[in-house]
Amino acid sequence: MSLPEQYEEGALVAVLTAQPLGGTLDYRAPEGGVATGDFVEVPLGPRRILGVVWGPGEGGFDLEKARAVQRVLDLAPMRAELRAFLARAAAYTLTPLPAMLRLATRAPGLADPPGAQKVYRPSGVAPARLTDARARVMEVLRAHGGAGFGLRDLSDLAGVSASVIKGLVAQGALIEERAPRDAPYPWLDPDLPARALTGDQARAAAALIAGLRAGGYGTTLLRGVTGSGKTEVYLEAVAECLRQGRQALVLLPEIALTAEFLTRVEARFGTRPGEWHSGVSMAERRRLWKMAGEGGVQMVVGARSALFLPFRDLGLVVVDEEHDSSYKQEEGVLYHARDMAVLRASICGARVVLASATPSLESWANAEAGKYARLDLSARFGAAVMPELAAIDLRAEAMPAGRWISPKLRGEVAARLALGEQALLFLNRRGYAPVTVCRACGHQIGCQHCDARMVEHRFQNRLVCHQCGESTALPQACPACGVEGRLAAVGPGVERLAEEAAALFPEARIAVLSSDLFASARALKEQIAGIAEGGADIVIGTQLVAKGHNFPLLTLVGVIDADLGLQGSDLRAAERTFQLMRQVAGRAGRADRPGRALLQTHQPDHPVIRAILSGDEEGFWRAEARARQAAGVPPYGRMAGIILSSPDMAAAFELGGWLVRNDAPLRAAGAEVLGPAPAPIARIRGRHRVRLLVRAPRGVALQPALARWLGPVKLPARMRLAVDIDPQSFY
DNA sequence: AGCACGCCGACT
DNA sequence: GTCGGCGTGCTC
Repeated sequence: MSLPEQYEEGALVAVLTAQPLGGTLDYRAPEGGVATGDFVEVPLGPRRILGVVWGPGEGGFDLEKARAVQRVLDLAPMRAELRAFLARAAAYTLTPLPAMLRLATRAPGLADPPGAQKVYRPSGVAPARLTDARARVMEVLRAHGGAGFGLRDLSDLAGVSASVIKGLVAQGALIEERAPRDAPYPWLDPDLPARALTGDQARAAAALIAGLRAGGYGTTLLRGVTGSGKTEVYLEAVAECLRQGRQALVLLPEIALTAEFLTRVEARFGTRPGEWHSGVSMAERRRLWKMAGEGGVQMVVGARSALFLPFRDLGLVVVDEEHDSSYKQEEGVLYHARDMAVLRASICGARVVLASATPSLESWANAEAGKYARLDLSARFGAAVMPELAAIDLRAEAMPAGRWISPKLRGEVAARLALGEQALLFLNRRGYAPVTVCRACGHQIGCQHCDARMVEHRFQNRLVCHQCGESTALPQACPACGVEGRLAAVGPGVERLAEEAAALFPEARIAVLSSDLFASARALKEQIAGIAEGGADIVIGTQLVAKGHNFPLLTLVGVIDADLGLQGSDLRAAERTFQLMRQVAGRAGRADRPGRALLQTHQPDHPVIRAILSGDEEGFWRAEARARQAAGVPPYGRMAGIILSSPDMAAAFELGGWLVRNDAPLRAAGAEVLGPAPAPIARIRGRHRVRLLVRAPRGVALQPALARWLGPVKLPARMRLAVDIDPQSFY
């Protein structure tokens, strides 16, 4: 880059802010000058906001209006690597740069002066009068192991006002002290003894370490069946990265998985790494954000947004369970964390490890094409073997209406219970019943604001919309015809399945694992730990159970409806079902007991069901790759979704139609547009959603064509347009 | 995103 | 008569 980096006082500089204004704003450099990458505070209207010096001013507006940068903040300047990453990610996802900066500055109080902060911790003295509010405060502190909290965080977490905390201080139950703000994280020691690795693991770890020593960018797909010890392997890569003095980032798909992972890191490196996700306190976020930039944290474990931290020297990014669909951000900035991890690493010269038992077809294809290296861990750790898989043909089973556990599955569960082993019944549906129908008039109760049906949650005695979260009390009378007492639950959810299991196995202890049944990640973790120790005989769960939790006593997995994900014409239906079924089946038989997985299905001859049962993963990927190649769809073709949303359905369709009629820029580039059609969920929160689908052969420069096509469009009032590059699900 | 301005319904 | 609802427009 030949652009000047340093600007004298009075020079016009472009400052990127997080305001949704499309681009940068021009300001005059302050006394002392500024440099590209400096974090600055600038005036905007009546406010002062955070920005980053992006380059020379662009002019093109009334220069008289240019105001001066207020001050340069005491923060590590944003490195060229991160600036380039934000710019390229913005161009790739067709997101305005300010929105990318917002992702990269998601920490509070960055403009605050550094200094000491008051923190509160328990003194050991019990509060004199333990009111509800006081008990909540003490519980929060206890749950976090006596760590000090800022006033704001503590009151937020406990749901009390600051005066409750001050009151506890006055009583002597809490100690108020000054703690230095934003201290570096404790040192992780990569040279503590590692767990002994098997031959397979040692070879894979050595290959990853060799890659790190070679330096520069490179991506490796680390494939290993459930229980094969992928984590041990990539932790050795983290160790090498730390020895080199560089920073490592491990992305996990779910907050619920971080607690278990953190203890493993502590066991390996002696202490805990930095943690970054929505559940982390504001003070901690600020500390981690600053320490990432100053090199005061060696390793970060986090959710996808951790990719946007201002690392000083990122050397390794691990994307664990890389196939997991939660890596795709589906609101706001639409990006796929796996792809962005590869992008950032390629810019900053870091290594990437994509770990999964069931890789995404994208990663599998990239490995096949030689773009990624590939390492396979074939054996399961210790004596455990992959469970035996079989189908239960529901067409041949006598299934009474309103019953979902077949006689055959019931017999298998009973056999496990007799042995004192655990059984898991898997159903990927939260709640009691997905549909509530009126037997008098046939009306199905839907959400007022969305185009989705209300799902009965009997434990809470409510109907809940899984789209917008809206809930209503369970009505007695049909909202359409007013007839009372004729509403009926149709179809199964985990709660209903639990009811059936309780009736079939009255003596068994049944645990239901569903994300909506737990108030906190901690409560969920406790439940999972209890089950792992044998606290339940039958576990009934949604896809939550498919993700990485170990249940050593579990020897039987019964999939209630293996056909569920195969319905619809979604591009990834087969891939997702295959992954989910393999993951769930892998829960069975981890310890030294052989496991069994039974899939209840109406179509045992369906190619996907057969592939799951045969365990021929390579065969499945090859067949799926061929089918996608023939259809010209990702990863062998390019796609983008356009979602138009407006309170006015006709206006959304009208604009959609106009866009399709005026698609010359797309056609000139070799792309085509399909639609407009109602989006898969045609109405969310009262906004009607219309979808267009853009398809192009691989190799077409899709984003520039989309920009030429959509750039000139003036959106009518209250219309929103979102571009989803590489959409994950659609019809 | 904020925060102003501005134009129409129920209150002291 | 005003308080306040949120639609529209502006910020270097």
